[in-house]
Amino acid sequence: MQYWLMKSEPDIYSIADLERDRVTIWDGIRNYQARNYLRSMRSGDVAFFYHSNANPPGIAGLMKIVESNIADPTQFDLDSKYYDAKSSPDSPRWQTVRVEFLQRIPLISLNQLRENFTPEELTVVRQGNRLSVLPVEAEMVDRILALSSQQIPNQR
DNA sequence: GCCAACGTTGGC
DNA sequence: GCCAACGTTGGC
Repeated sequence: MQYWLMKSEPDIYSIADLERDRVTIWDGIRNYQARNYLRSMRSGDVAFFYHSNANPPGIAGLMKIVESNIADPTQFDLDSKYYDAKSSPDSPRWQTVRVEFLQRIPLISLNQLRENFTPEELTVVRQGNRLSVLPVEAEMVDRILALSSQQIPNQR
């Protein structure tokens, strides 16, 4: 069981959208390092939903990985901006996961995260970090949630 | 809208 | 394999 942080621009897809949809495929990741993290995710892992390019940016909710190793369908979609001519259904280049809404969190801003964590503890507070999928060490999870007095809900 | 950071592309 | 040019991310 691992923990992750996954970024999305709320103008494009927000925690409210995930709450409405309940489940979604996390598509459109076209960075190899991020993809490698997606590949290593397993069903049952928990991820922080991070609002990037937002005012203010920060953690806005929690979600659960419910299916892993999914070939990102947009890589084969000619009409998608994520279409990849170099990928083929025989050997898909981009894998992703299906995520399920867990809960919203009163926003934990990037500033709050910076005040409470060193860049070594939490890579998202590292300057210039553009990676949109990041692992979070288990020891940090409670400390993050404590910033907004939240707990991970009991799993059924 | 700006721009620093940094990943990717492609010529050599 | 190097690296300049270019494109993207994302905070501000």
